[in-house]
Amino acid sequence: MVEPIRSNSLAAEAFERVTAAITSGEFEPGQKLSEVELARQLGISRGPVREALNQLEGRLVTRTPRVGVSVIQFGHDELQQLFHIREAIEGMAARLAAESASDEALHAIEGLLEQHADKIEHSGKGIYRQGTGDEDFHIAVARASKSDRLEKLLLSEVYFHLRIHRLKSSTKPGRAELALNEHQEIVAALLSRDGNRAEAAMRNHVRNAWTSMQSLSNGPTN
Amino acid sequence: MVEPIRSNSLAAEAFERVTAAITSGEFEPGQKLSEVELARQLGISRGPVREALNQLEGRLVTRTPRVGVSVIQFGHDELQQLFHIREAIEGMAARLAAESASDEALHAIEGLLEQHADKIEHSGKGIYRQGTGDEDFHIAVARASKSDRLEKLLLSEVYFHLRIHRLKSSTKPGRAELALNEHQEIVAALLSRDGNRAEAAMRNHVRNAWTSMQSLSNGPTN
DNA sequence: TTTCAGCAGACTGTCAACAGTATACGATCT
DNA sequence: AGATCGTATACTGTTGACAGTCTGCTGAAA
Repeated sequence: MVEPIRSNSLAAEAFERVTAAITSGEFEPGQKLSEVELARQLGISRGPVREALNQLEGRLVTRTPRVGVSVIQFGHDELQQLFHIREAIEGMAARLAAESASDEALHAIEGLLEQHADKIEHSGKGIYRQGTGDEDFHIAVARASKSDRLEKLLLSEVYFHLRIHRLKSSTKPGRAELALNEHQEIVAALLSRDGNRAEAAMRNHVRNAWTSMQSLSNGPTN
Repeated sequence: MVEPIRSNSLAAEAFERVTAAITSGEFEPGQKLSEVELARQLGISRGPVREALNQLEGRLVTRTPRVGVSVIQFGHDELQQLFHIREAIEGMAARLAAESASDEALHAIEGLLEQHADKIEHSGKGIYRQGTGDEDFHIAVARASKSDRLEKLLLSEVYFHLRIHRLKSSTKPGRAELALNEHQEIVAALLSRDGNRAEAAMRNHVRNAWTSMQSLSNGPTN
């Protein structure tokens, strides 16, 4: 069995690079991005760069006609909107997963959870890098929903944005353990094949994540 | 007060034209679209056409590397996925609208509904062009949610696709009246400012629309 | 000192052309 | 006759260049 040769198009490559640069914080929110400058840095022409920026339009960058593109600015209000969408979509994903996922898929998610539990226990005070394990879990649930479109939507519209925010937000102490508990409740609901319960559990989890994040950023101001 | 001069970019114009051509049925599902041919027909260069097709990627067309783009094929399964997404998003939109829309916005929606009622009564057997009034209503609710992102998502990811399907699907007899009843229940829920009730009513409505559509397309086969 | 007109620079939107690849058709071999 | 190989054509991915527009600075006038 040989690997298929797929030479990524330059546009796709540029998309990856720019995404990485933004999510890693190399490009700060609000910063203006020049097409020619990016093309020069990537060593390619403006065409592919332009395509990549178009695909990021509305996701990680905003474009103003005849002015250019700049890295998206994320306010509190927009973040809340994002979490509302996340609650709706992931809730539905959990429902569908409970109703029609294969047993193997659900057990795989269960296994994922045990890994997380180990990780939390082993890392001293329960401070473990959230956003890696957590994201894996949620993506696995979305995939288990057997709805390609739902999964794609979640990835492209929600998690894409959240990455840019995860940089400047640390995790609230103790949140990891609570999240794990909520994850376990979700898995239990999935295994019981109860769509209503799964959706409720997932939505509760997303809402808690939001309030946790909110109380964290509002903390110093109170 | 003067109108702002906005000369649509050629790319945006091409986007509109191609969208119209596909939704009007001029381009059939599965048909391959040539960039040069489109550019020739529109009288512009390939660049803007290419941008337009990129924006339609995953929405109305599918692109295969080094082969080209073709109009999306819509199967039963994908349509169901779409309605699941619609149920989730519109349900959340209704909830948010009930919780935080202005009184004016809600009354405007109420007024919209009365127009629909008149339309149904006046058009003989209750056969009125669904998809126009219905779409207006749902968009109004989404707008009342005060979540730009939610509204944009609904427009770009759901209604965009549904347009292509509305062509070949007629409305089930009597569905218009039932839809109106459900709409009225939604409005009542909105006015009562009960988020749970509004979400439940909206989701019920979307589910009914789906089963109605489904029974219609499956009818001859049974 | 403040304001406005003019200019320079840079940038986006657009175009035409080039290179590499996939598809279709015809010729050749079995 | 059927299958395989080679060729021709058309198309996408990419490039570099051009025109129009916006931004920021300079300088002059009030």
